[in-house]
Amino acid sequence: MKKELSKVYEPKEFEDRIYKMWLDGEYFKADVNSKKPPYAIVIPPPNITGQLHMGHALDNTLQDILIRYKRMSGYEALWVPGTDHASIATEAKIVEAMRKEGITKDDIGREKFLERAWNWKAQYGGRIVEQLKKLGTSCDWSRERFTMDEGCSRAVKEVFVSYYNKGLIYRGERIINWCPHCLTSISNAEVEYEDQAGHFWHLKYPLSDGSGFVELATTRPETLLGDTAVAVNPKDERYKDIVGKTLVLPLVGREIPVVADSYVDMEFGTGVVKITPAHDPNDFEVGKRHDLPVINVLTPDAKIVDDYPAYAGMDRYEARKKIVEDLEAGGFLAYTEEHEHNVGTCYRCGTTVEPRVSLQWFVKMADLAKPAIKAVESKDIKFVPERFDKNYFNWMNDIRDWCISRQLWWGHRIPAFYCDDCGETVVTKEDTAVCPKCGRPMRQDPDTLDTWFSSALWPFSVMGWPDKTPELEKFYPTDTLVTGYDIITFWVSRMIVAGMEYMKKKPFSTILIHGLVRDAQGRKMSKSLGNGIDPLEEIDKYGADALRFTLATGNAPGNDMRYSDDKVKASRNFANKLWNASRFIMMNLPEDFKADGLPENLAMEDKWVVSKFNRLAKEVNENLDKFELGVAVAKLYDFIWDVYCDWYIELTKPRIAAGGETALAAQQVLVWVMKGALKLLHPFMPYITEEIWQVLTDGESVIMVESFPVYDKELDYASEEADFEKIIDAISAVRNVRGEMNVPPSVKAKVFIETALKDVFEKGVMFFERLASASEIDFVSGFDGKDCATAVTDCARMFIPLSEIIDTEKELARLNKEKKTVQKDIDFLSSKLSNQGFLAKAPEKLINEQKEKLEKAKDKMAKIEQSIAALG
RNA sequence: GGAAGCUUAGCUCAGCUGGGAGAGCAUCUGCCUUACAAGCAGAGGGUCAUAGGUUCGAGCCCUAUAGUUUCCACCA
Repeated sequence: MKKELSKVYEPKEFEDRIYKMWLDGEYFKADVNSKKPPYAIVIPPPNITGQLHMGHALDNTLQDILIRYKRMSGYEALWVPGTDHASIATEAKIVEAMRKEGITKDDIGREKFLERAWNWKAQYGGRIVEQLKKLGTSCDWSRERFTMDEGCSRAVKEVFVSYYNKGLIYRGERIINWCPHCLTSISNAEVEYEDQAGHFWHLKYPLSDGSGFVELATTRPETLLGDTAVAVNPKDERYKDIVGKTLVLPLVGREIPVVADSYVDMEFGTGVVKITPAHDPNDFEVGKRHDLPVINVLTPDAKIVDDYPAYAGMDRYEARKKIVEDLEAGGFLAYTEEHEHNVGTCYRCGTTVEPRVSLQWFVKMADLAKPAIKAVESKDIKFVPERFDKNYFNWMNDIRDWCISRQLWWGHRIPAFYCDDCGETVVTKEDTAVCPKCGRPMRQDPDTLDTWFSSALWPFSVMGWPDKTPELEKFYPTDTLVTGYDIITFWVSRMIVAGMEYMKKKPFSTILIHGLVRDAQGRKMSKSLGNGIDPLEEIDKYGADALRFTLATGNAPGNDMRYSDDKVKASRNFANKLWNASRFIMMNLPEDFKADGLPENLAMEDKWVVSKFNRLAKEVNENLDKFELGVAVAKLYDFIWDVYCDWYIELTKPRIAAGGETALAAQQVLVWVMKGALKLLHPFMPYITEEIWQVLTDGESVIMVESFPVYDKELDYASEEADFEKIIDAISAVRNVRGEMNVPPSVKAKVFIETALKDVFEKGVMFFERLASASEIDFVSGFDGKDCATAVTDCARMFIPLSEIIDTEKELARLNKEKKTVQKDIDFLSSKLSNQGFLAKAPEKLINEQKEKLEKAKDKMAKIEQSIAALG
């Protein structure tokens, strides 16, 4: 049966079919009982907002390249797909959709809201799965997990309760960012800072003893109502005397102390700061250190509270205006100046956020961080590239307690219960609790946990923890985590902490860090810019292989990459090249062709390509082991395009045309190298390699479970390789000369070859005819080169008699130009080789290499001079 | 303010432990040579940000400067 691929490379025609074949064949499933060494990856659970990011596609592609490589290299590869997790963005999307219907969370209540959330997941979470599948990722779908599912919820409760019992979780006051419009707290990461023009009001606070005023500046005069102190730097000589004295708070009349705190910057402003613990995070810290009262002056929607009748019910900006007026009237305003300052705004509605004191749950991080720091210090866990450990250490060594409660509904609800009657608190894994003191039903904390709390448990919660499962036994710790540097602190550090605490083992050995995907102009892809690119659309346009190849190409670990259509097109062109090369091979195979390895008698050019392939296999393995995916992919590209397609396939054409034994040998080598190249390429371009493989092997095997090629020293043919390079050099030299003279390939000409290596060149005669447009080859010596163009290499001179085109002067000029470049080489090499320091200190191998190069350059020079002499 | 990265051809980026500067795209020239015009064969194009230093030798190591990006902390 004749093997055949369709004439045009059209990925859509086979990608879905191939993926289904893999799924049906259960090739993605990992066998827990297998004796093979384990290689496991768990993947980050992207959120369910329905927005697909190129960043996810990059994560997933790199992970899949690694897992396919390991699977082919004899590992039992497990890849657990996690599809969605809860997040503030998700809840925001749902709330936004509800707003369009004119309803709020409170209208429908928690239960109905969660119902909507699950529907949302069903609707949009599917797109994530679709993306993973379209990309060709080889996840074990039978183990698909969702952070909000039952197993993960169980793990979350287990951890929360046990942290609590160990005293690692506590409830305490803290300043959070509060959006007065959305009426919810938002995390630091969700606050967008922008520079706003504002004012600096310089105020005068009178000393209680009537001995004068203290001048200070503020951008927010309305918070004056909540001032409970004024602070100066303890080293500040100017204010040494007033520390410990009290002031009378203008408009309010409250007596407040002057405290000394190193937080105050002596250089800034007057060096005096008013302290409002309830409305500023720093002031809150100062307040804690000095035991100051916390006085809240704003309602949740940012209006002044009733305690201040003059301003009660006023919006914060309205109150600011009034208070400034009153201060001026009272003589407390020294002067006002323009001031630009950084203001935090809600990323959703743009409202200026308001710091607000509230009760939150915290994890004490200091002790938990220690083993996690040690794991990275001792290189038990390695960052690739290594420099990202600094990023990690910076965060971990200066770690603060982690606020884990979020005022959201869509998430893991905090398993803490309060008794409204007696104030008792119970933390339990059960879904309800009865007050142990008064026996009444308790009220569960309305808040949910930070997304990263459950994500931190991912490496073991997906494997069934807290149960002792066979998966955990075999696949924990996992091997490689692939992620962007932007979430090292959020996610990576917390997974390490949780892994060390609960498993007493690192969660993974290597963290492969990649950069951000930017748009063609170098901008971060974002919703607001509208420059985000949907990977599914790109796959639709160019195919998953092209997208994957692009994401792996020219991409050094940890560096950002720009995404552009042109790059994907280049990848698609490469796939097309491979497709057509395969078509060429197949259409030339005899009906009864049996592919069983290499033929016994390899020709020089066969050994050349086999030897080159062998070295490629070695290098690709090395590069992948070192996570240099971009380097590996570039080598594959070069080999397949330049070596295999542009040279080797062309070399086989005359042999195939000749027929017989040499044709058969060529076909066998063609197929052997192609199969090897497909295997090496498979992790990067899974679909096209599988499709070609299926046709090439009549569907007898599946490439994704074939073994990955490795170096074989039997296939190292160094001397034949070098010999054949000489022929390639010579052919290139002839083509170069013809190209410079614009001789079309259709104009054939005789080529006279003068060389000391006639036996080598004789084997290449038919290649000269085919690839150098030679009509005939003649070996000569002492040729004068009259009316010929001359091509020179270090071991041969080629004369091309093109008398009607040859202009002796031009030919001389061309040769002289070449002479100049060779002379430069000779000068460079001989000066190097006459440098005593170089000879004394450089490695011997290098010196010999340079000597060899010099010899070759001199040989070439002699030949050029000979030709010039003959012409002149 | 603290930390880290980046600066290499017109553009986008590689360049592994220091050993004569690379790719893709773009440009120019010649080709529809029956696998491929999404292609083939050639060509041009770089003071490797700047200034010092170490070394026989620096794109790579050290110091400083400039521009740029990101992360963290944020000034009342």
